[in-house]
Amino acid sequence: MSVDIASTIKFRDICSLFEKIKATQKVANKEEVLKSYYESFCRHRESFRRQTGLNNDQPEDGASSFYSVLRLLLPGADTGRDTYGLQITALGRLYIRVLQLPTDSSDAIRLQHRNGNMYRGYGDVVYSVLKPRCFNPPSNLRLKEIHQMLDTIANEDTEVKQQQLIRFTEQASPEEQKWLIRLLLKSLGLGIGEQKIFGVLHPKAQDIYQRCSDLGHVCNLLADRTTDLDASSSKDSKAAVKFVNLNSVIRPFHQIRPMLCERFPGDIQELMQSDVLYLETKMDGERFQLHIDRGRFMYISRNGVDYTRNFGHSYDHGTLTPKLRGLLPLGLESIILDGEMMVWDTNKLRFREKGENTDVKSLKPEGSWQPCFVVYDLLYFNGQSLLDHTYIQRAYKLQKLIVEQSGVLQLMRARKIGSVQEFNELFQQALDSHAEGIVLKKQGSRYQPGVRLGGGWYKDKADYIKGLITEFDVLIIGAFYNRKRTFVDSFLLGVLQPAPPGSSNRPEVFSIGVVANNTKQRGVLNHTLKPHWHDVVNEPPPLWFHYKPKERSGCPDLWIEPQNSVILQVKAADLAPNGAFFTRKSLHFPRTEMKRDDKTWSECMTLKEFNDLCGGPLAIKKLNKRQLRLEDVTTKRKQMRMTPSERSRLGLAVYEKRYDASTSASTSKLFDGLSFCILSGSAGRHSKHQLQELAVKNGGCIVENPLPNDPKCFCIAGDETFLVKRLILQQPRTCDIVRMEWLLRVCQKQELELKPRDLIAATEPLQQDLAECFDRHGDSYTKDIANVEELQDLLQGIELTADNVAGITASNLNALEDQLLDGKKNLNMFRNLNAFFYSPHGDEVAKLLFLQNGGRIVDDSDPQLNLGFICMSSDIDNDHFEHWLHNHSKLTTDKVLNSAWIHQCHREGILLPMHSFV
DNA sequence: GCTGATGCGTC
DNA sequence: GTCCGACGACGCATCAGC
DNA sequence: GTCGGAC
Repeated sequence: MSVDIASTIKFRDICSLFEKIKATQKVANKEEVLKSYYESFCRHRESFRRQTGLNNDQPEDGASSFYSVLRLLLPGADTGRDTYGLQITALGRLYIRVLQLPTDSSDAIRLQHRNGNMYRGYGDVVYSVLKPRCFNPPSNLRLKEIHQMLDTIANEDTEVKQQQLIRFTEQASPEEQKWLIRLLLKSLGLGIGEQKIFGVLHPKAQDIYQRCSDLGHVCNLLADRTTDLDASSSKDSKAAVKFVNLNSVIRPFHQIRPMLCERFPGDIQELMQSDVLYLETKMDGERFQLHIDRGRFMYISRNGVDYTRNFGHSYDHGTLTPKLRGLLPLGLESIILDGEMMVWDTNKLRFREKGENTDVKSLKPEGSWQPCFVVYDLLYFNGQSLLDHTYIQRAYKLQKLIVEQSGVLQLMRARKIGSVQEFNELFQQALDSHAEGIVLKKQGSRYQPGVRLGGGWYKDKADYIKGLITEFDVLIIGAFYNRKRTFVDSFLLGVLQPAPPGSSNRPEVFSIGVVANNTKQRGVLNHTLKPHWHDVVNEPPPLWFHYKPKERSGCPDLWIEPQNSVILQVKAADLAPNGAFFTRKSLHFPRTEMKRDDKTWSECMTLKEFNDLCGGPLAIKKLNKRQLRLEDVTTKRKQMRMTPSERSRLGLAVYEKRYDASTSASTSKLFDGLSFCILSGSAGRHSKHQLQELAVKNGGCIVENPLPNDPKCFCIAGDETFLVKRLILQQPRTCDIVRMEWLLRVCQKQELELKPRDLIAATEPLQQDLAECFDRHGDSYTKDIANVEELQDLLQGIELTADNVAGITASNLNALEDQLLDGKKNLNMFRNLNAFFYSPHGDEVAKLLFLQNGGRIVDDSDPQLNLGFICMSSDIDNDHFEHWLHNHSKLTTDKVLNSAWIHQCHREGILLPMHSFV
């Protein structure tokens, strides 16, 4: 392959084509534009092949195919390259650098801030910035060079990416740059999609593509086929179309686009009449294809991404392949399996649900979770495509081939549906076992790659059936604490029986189920309800409060009057008998949708309405009716779902999986009931993890993030990390931040005591609590200071400000000092003396002793100046001294002492008379 | 070394 | 009804910046 | 995966 047709095509011509298609209004016309380009390409190809000495007998190998153009037309389908790692932000940064724009200029801001629907228009943004600055004419860059550049951008590191792009910006016109941006972002915005583009190339082009997911291969096949097409003349193109054997397109290691499910139309009866149906459970995992060919394995995700690196290309590598030994048929040459990759928990021997911090593609081999491939289809076996076999044939063959091993390789067992009744039962069972839903497959359906509609596969989730998951507007009537009783972690729900009109009876409430308190509005809920809770033990609920006090899961820790409560809109999969609640049936799999601020407590569901739903064997139907009546499109409702980051910010215990407290047993109950958020450790002293262990060992509970305003939760800060600083500055403050030293101290002393000094930042309630026990410097009103360290610690925290020094007189201080020093005045004997030392030839030692023992050295202008010192041993220039003395008129000669006095006083420990030193 | 930001892929 | 692009939640790897 | 607009 010495010459490539890509070297003969100019990028600017492709850009013109793009521009033309984009400018065309109607889709049909866009197709026409493309078609005419394709035809001219085919003519060009003919002459190219003639020039390079290729004839029609030589099959297309890619060097003269449409591939280099097609992969630009369908950047999203081009699997021949890794991702570019460049999106709007990175491109914006790059262009700002290239154009040397000031970072605060409006163009720079436009380049790096995406607003609204800018994604599609980002090419235009770049273009508009470029237009007045870049005057490059259309370049002569060929597709070959463009593809080489894109390869480099995809493969190399950031630095090289930038070099490549900078070189491109130097050569290309603004228009070319615009389209390159769109290629990098993989969104041309031509208004014409994959289907239509393939349609222009060949009637079977998309079918071929669906079976190999390889644009290059499609182009090669089409090139040879088009020749046939031309030879048999266009009037009988049908014959040529027939000639394409789609099954021969399939090869191992080339993804077959997965067949998809359409939404269950709703009428099971009608569907059953059209064919025999099989029911599978809808697995909540990730769709994968496993290709095996002569001992080599390949795992391809739903969208054609290769994850073989993770699962293993051979029995010696990866998280799954090594476990497949012995499970595959003897004499296996090649096979393609379709199924769902699940996360298997080897401890609990069950599948993990998706989204629980699990990603099946990045499991570690050493953990207790492993990938498990649940196979439900056989697409290819030993060189033969099985796509045209019926579902039941494929399923039968598959089950003959595969050896199952629980948690590694499992088969999807389909159930034949005999009757509508049976369908309902199976569906109900699926919901009861927490399955996401079910899949129905027609017995006679062939495998149609990439097809969703009309293929004979149907998915049905609980949410799809109107009313099966029904919204209930119910009251919160009680609350359950978490295990450590530090916060309310679930609510008891109830319905209302209104008092008969005109009667003096009060409405009564009836418990119907429990729902977790884990939504966005958790804080709001807690705050709203907190003042109204009654403790069930101290203050048992009145007679109108109907619940099951003897059932542990039905008896709340707190209860509330309905008029003080709020309505939650709760969804439940169904109603099931449950002895823990008052009504005959209770909410099954409930989850809170939102808090109904638009309804008052009395507008909640009534007992009668609820009982109506419970009654009758066909509860589903009734729920269905109810659903329609409940439809309320007019009210805007707040969503209560939380993003994971919000969940983690709130630090809900339910979602804390990162730290497994159960690994170390607690040896003390010091922190029983308290939870800790270790914000940081201290470099070189105590790691974050060590501190967590320490807290757990003493009975504490670790949370990764502090609950807002939880008085039983302390944040521990060692080093002032970014997080610590941010929390300190947080306003309003919702958590108490304590020094790491406190944790160490109380664990060592095994005594819970918290002093103001331990706090870095505290919430208002804690500050008030402490204010009752400690003065503002942290000294306890009731407890003596135990030792020197404590005192020093205390004093260090006292800041001398003008405020707290004001009003303290010198005599106050002196009196305090006398009291403290208890007569041993030698420690501070020179206090009250404000002296000036004569220089030069001063007595430096005396100066130090003087200072050390409380003396002050003052300026000669200081009004408190009351002593002067000279060093008698030194030679004194008398004139100079006289002059000095004269300048210090306050110092009469009897106030000027020989510095020897200082030495003497110091030696004897008392203030000696001054007169002999004058 | 830690953090948030960014990119990418899944449903 | 079909098509197709815009959209979102989630988990993870990697990058840039301190 | 879902939704909704354009045809």
